[in-house]
Amino acid sequence: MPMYDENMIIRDARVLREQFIPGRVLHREGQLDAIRNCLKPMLKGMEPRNMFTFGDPGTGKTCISRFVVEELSAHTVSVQGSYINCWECSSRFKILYSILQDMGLSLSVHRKGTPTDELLGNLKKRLEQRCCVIILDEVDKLEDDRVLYDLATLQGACLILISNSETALHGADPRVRSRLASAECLEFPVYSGGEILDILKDRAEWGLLPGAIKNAQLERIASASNGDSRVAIETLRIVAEEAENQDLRMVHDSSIERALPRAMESSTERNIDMLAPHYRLIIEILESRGKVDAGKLLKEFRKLSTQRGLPDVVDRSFRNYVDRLMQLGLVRAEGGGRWRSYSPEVPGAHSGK
DNA sequence: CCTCCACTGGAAGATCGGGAAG
DNA sequence: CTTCCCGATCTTCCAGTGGAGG
Repeated sequence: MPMYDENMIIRDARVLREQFIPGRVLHREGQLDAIRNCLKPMLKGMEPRNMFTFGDPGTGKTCISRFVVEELSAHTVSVQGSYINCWECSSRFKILYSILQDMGLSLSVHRKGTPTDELLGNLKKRLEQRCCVIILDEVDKLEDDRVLYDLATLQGACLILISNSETALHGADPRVRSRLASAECLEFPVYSGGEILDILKDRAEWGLLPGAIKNAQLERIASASNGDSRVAIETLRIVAEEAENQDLRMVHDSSIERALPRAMESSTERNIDMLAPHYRLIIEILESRGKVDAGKLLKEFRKLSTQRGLPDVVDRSFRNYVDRLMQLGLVRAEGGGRWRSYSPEVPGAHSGK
């Protein structure tokens, strides 16, 4: 007896989610082998090699890294994996805390107000018993690169750093850079249209029921997604859910055209939604005005924030907000000193077509 | 030349909220 | 309950920068 109504389109919704780690990896054999080789020494109790992976959004960096770590931790009990997205978890404390949680130490850590150095000490002890591969996604969004130094000096920890930009670590502390100088650099190039199509076909085969979507429709999604697998898979998810909700047996072409722009925006929008109100207000002003002088932006910000009953903020804090938004790649500054102006960063503008 | 202006950003200290101990 | 300690965040203070204007 099925517990839910029979689905007409979706066979397994998990397969269509961005975070899903597939059972096999397509068109990334080189990177796959490179990561495996870096991790291999761990199996013999030797020091693994840290990695730095970079490439445009949707090129498989996160997926492939997590795939290999899953594969390894399924193969041996002596290695564990920990995944951290630095956008969500950007302070030293939160990152160490999250790694400890992934290593199963959440309870004992809770005594007293827990100082960060104590977390580090706990982690050190834990790593003596079991190695850990730590994936730091969106590592350029880190607030404080001290934690990179902490982690890079830990015995038994292997780092996989992920970033959109090849130069993400150029601004880091020299001690961090020298610690990571021997890291293996792996580039993830943009997928070709054919490669995206293969990935989509794979997801559709496992995620959807047979006949739910036509090959020509998958081709359309693949060619419109410009080599970004996240956009492609997100589009597939949107059209499948829409068709399912309307009790259709097949995806409509018009649904695909509606879903594509939504899928392209969804990643940045989701990120902005997660920000505190003051941050969102700054983004909002910049989006409605385009380019704004620093002084004007502050005045407008103060006006609107009192209008909306947000707590008053002193100018220095406002500058901290803007700094953080620039670090997150949502705001761009032009000009120096007194003639500085800010504008919203267009998502994806840095990546070639 | 000097001073003012408008802004940046470092440093230090205050405050907030959460969790734990007394 | 209060008190204490922690990280995170915000405020206060201030030195620095560089064009505008006397």
